[in-house]
Amino acid sequence: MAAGVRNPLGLVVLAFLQERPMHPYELGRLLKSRNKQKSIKYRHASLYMVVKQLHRDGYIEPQETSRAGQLPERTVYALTLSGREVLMRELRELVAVPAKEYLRFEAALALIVVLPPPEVVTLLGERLQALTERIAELREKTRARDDVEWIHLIEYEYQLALAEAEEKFVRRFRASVDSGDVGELWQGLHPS
Amino acid sequence: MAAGVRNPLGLVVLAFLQERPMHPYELGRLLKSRNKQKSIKYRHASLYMVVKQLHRDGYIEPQETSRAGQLPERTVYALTLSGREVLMRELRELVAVPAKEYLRFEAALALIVVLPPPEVVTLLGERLQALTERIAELREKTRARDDVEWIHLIEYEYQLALAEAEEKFVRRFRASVDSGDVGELWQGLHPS
DNA sequence: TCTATCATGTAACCAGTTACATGATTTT
DNA sequence: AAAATCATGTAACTGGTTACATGATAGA
Repeated sequence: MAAGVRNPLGLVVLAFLQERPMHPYELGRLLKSRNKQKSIKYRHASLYMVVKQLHRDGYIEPQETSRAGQLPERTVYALTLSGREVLMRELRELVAVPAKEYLRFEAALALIVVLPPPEVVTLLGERLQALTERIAELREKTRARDDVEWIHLIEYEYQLALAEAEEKFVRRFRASVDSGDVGELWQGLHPS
Repeated sequence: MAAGVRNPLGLVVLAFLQERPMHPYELGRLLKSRNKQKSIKYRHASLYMVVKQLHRDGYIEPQETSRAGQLPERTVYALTLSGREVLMRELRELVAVPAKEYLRFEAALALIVVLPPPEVVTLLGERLQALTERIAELREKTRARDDVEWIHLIEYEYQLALAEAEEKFVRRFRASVDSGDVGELWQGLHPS
């Protein structure tokens, strides 16, 4: 019914169910074991959420409900045909069409004149340091390895590219502010 | 009470109220006229939402309620002391500490093996084109002008830096996939 | 004057999060 | 056997969105 799966977590569920039918908890374990929670926000309860939604919308179907011992029932879900279709469709769109993302740092930049220029220099310094560390980690993670094919590290390569760009941007921006020539307007807001 | 303003829209409200007391609708108009909605998601109704929250948490206070003609009452809000504090605090943190953002393209990359390699090449091509256009626009917007000080375009400079980085990444990635050597795993998922 | 659009706000809905619940297994 | 942790799920809360409402002004 609902035209599309807006939530990335829903897409993982569909993608995993393509491999084989599973129950929600198994999906969660798999997601963590494959480190997807680094790229896709994952909260245990949200998983049950999306599973219910996907079921409601006909993208997945309960297959059997088994119980082992006295544990609560586990419902095993399987992908439906329309589920498979929607997975492909959404994924194609995500890849082909850049989405507008609202980044928090961008919001902060839009309000930056609220802070006095000298303080901004300091704060940007702190950010720079954090970014540098982050970049080092990502370089480590994406270093070619034998046990993982490169395609499975591609998300990290992307993060790395963005982090490096941000680092350069911040460096430049800080230098500009530090040089003192920040324009009358900003200066005027902070009489010293 | 609540420790912090999580929503960027809340921060704009605080920032604007620093200039002078205003009623919600005026805040909205100002936000649009300053083009902040390009960096901060803005929905008319969400504004009333956050205004209510900020009031509940003691960051802003109704000052007077005026009515002009038969229009509904407009409540004018003013920033409180703790509002000013929280604004500065949150902004400092946003600048100094990089937040983890969950980007949709990143999610897509994490699931990319679901799509067959040749199709991925095509889709990345489409994305490239969109990115190129976006970059051109941003270059235009951030070109030095006389009527706007550079600090007010800094958000766009940031977007531009990220867009350029993404463009380069996509170009490289597409070339890799196109070269055909995508690894056994991915290949194996798509018997042709 | 009829229609469209602006100005201003409320209410109903829904997705996602935090918190709670409970039996099973492992550790001390 | 008490305590801690794992496995599995539900329920309550809350923030944000879509949709609705209504008077005012302007254009045709």
